[in-house]
Amino acid sequence: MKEGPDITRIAAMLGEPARANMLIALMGGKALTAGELAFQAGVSPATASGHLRQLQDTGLAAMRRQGRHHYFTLAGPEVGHALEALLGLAAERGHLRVRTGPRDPAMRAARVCYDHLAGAAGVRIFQSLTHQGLLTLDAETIALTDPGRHWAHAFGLDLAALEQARRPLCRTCLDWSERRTHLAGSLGAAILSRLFASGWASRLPDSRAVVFSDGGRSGFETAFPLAA
Amino acid sequence: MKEGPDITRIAAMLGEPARANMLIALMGGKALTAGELAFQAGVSPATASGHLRQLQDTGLAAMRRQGRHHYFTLAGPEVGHALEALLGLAAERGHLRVRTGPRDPAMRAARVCYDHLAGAAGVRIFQSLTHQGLLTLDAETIALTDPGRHWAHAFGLDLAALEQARRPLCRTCLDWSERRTHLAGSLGAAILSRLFASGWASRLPDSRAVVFSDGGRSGFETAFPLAA
DNA sequence: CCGATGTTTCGGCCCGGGCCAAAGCGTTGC
DNA sequence: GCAACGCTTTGGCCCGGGCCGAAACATCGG
Repeated sequence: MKEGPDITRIAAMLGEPARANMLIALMGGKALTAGELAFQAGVSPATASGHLRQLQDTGLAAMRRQGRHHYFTLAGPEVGHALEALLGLAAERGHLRVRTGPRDPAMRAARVCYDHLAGAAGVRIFQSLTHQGLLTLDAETIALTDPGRHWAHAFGLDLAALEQARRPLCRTCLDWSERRTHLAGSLGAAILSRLFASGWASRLPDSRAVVFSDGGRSGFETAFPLAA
Repeated sequence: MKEGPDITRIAAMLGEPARANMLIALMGGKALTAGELAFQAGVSPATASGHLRQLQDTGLAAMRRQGRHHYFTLAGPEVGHALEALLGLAAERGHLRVRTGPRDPAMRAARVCYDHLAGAAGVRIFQSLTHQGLLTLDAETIALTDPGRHWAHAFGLDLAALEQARRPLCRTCLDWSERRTHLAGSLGAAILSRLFASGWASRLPDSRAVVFSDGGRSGFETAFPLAA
């Protein structure tokens, strides 16, 4: 009756609107200061500070101090994954924060999921790479094939550098809006950086939503073709 | 900043120990009465009744009345999946309910995950079927191959009946103890029933743990060989 | 019908925890 | 230095919500 992990501490963190708002804001992947998070959550700096301490204590958020600013991020990709999972269940059960606003369609089309791309565009990347045989799915693992490695090089990614990191190159992540898999891991993160660096896409200010430039969209669609 | 699903209602449900205990008890897959759940959660029937109402209102639990008993189950497999996801994060962050008890090793070896098998044995089924080429993993889907269909028939499963249901035949589910994928979906559920029906395995009383009989274990190991 | 059993509703207690204002520390810049 | 700024700590208010006992419904067996 008493074995197993204890959900309640983590769930209680997410169950408080102020903290949930902070974490969701952090899913944008950018480090945010305590003050910014207080504003996002709609509480005073004092209250926010208390919440942020709790989030650190439970291992959900991490802090890095830089001068007089304290920057917070999610404590790791796993936290982002768990949040997406809960977002998925909540969406399915019809628990919505407000009726869909103007930014919502943009979020469904493309958004940042911690450090990689999610939404329709994120799913497209994953689909395209697997259908072209650049990515293989094994029972437990997902990896680049040899043609996939060539593709990555041609796309301007430095695989050697990515594989230095302890973090896995490829991971899957379940999308709450599309209900399908998209690509996470350091490769997913690198592709997103590339999209920003090349000017194909950029972030909507103060939002997780990502928009493509006109040229960027066509470039993206030829770079990631879907099966004929 | 206000788009997207609202996590907090669901998370708040899971954040209260009494409710979390009830839901975890229901992950055993068996329908339990309000009184049994009250006992499992360690609260009075009156308190339990209130919690159970909330769980229904948020779409996490479902009730079926049968005479003077009210039977509760999880509202669907997705709820079980979300719980496993949170259990995984909690385990990784070191949030444990108690230090590992005597039943814990049995739970890690084999346990019921809502309606299918999890733990080392559950992972073994998944591994074995994929390595034998009985199960294919595509980008988005997981399915039985033709040899796989023959195997299922030989194992005593009625695929036609399973495919009648609206529920998907195959699904993957992430295991919190093994950190690997195991097989869910109606096929996973059918395999578990078969293990029980054939006497190879049985449930430990009042627990999610599953134990194999002596003959059952060897039968299981030959039925689900691992790659040489 | 009537009592036994299982479940829900009601009323009231009480604690945990969120919230803020104000005060206390650090850091930066003049 | 001193003032401005960012964040955290402290203290106190207060509300939501968990908890139980008692009473009200339901259902079953006799």
